[in-house]
Amino acid sequence: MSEQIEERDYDEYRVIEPLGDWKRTHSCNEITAANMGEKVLIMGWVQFRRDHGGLIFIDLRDREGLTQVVFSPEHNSEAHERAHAIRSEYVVAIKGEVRERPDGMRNPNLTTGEIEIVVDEWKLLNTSDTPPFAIEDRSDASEMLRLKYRFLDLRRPSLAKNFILRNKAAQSVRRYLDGLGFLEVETPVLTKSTPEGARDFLVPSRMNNGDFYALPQSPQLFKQMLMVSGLDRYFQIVKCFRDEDLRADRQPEFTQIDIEMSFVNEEQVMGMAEEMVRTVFRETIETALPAEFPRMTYADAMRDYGCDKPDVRFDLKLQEATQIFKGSGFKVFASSELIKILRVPNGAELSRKEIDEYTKFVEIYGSKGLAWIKVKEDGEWQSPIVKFFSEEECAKLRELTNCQPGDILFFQAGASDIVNAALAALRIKIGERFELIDESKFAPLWVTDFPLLEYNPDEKRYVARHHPFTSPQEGQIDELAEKPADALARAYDLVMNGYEVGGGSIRIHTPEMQKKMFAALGIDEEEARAKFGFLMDALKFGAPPHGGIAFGLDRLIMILCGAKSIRDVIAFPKTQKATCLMTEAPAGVSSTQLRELGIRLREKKEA
RNA sequence: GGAGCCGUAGUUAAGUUGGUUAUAACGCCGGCCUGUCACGCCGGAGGCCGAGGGUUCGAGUCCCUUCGGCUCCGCCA
Repeated sequence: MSEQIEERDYDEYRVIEPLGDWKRTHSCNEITAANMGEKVLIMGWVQFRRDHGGLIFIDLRDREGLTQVVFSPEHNSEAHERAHAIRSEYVVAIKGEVRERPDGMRNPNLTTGEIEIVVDEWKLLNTSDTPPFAIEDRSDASEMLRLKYRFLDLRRPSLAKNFILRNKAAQSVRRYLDGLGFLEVETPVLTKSTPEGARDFLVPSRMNNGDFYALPQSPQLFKQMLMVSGLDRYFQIVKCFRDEDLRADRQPEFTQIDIEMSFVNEEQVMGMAEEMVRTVFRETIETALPAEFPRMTYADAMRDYGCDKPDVRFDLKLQEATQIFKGSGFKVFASSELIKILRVPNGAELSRKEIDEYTKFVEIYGSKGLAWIKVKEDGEWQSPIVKFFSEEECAKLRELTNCQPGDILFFQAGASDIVNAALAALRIKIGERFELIDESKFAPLWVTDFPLLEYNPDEKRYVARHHPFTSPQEGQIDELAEKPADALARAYDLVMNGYEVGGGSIRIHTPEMQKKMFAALGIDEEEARAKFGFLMDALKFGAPPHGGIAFGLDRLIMILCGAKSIRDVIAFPKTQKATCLMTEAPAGVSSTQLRELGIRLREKKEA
């Protein structure tokens, strides 16, 4: 019954040819109607093949874009015949003529959509296995697979675009800083472990068994040394390493734009940094940021937003109601360290189910519950807690919040850090739920006047909030010794859309002040000498007043690209368990290597 | 250290209360096709249901353990 179909094998056409003296004339995104009739030579990867038996079309892709190529039996029958063997991701070189597409056949979605290349000659430069996922933007392969085949993932235009932008931004930064007389100086990657701050990545020493280098968390002390050296203005686009748990916006190795200046105060550093950010936004995505970035003190940020990096693209603010409930009959509130309210205009439309979800959500931050009041259209309050409030308390609440029919009030009461963390997170959640966040907007914000120190209950001592080299503000010397929690720092953070993208300070530049600082941190002279001896020495030899700032380049690029994760702007990022799915790092090493390093493993694990 | 979500053809997913031979789409292989552009039409191949153990006459489905991915808390000067 069924006819025998003669099947073909195209392998005879899959012969890889040398490049020879073929040379590209154009990228796959630059040939337009202006090139009509020209002979061109393009190379790239085959995005799609559309084989009509007669005509064969392929879309050729490179970093820049796509160009349609046509194999026509009339034009060159040998070239056409061989083209049947072309498959996705084959690497080809196309010599041909630029031809206008027939009427109605133009593709307005492509830069090159007016034209096509009719093939005179072509070379197969390499074949390809069928890729594990389609190399296109709409590909919905899992991130696990994409990370394993990162070299294929990076072929996707949306990802490639991020790295083109990243390069543009880095070059823009270099131009800007070079123009202001900054010197790009490289600092060591094999350095000394600094006990304060994040956990270090350690590198064992072969020549000094038992000793370890640490990879830098930042070049902080080196850049300060460069100021003592008189290099005056330094910058570096530099890898930094922190052995801490990962997040969507945190990788164990990341890139900082690290900057330090001599003979400046905080205004000058902030002014310089602000203009740098404006320049980058202008030169990369042609976006004008405000001529002056808004500023907010740390205290105000905590009061109004419950966090030190508020997303000010939308306007909801927290309100404090602790005083209203002092001595209240409602014991839970009366005994609370802090009571804060998030008023959501038109929030009464939230369902019971949604409120339950929010209740669960704030539990993540240690909250024990989420009290709420819905203001009904008739002004009546609907709430599980209002029955515990006195008339006076209700009146004060009305006055404080100015709540209107249709609103909902969310309450958090308890320890202040939990109240703030829970409501700050809920505020973002609500902003998303009610679409209050304009995703096309960029909202830079300086946060200033940070506390110098914060108490660490685990270590039972004060630790530096920024780092131990940050200068206290004028006239705060006594606070430093007597009321350490009240001392303010000459520190500033640049926040963008709720992300901390930069942070810096004016540094301590006299040995006396540095000693006071170490004393406040409970670091005695001997310990200070052992850990920071070279800094203490350097400050004695005419250190100029200096300060600086460091930007998280990855975060900045993430925001510029509108990416949801820092991984989308890092070429070879690590997974949440800090492994690389492509190289399978980290991995065991040979016993010989370990022996040389003088290291013995508790459990045997060798490569 | 902790919480939540997830893991089924190459890929993305569906799979009811535990019940014959585990679905679909895309991709892949082959045939036809001269204006497609996510081409179209026809045919075909493709599975240790992440891994291990248990309950059961019977497990993709229930239980335990474990590995991996993501989001978050802690942590990240």
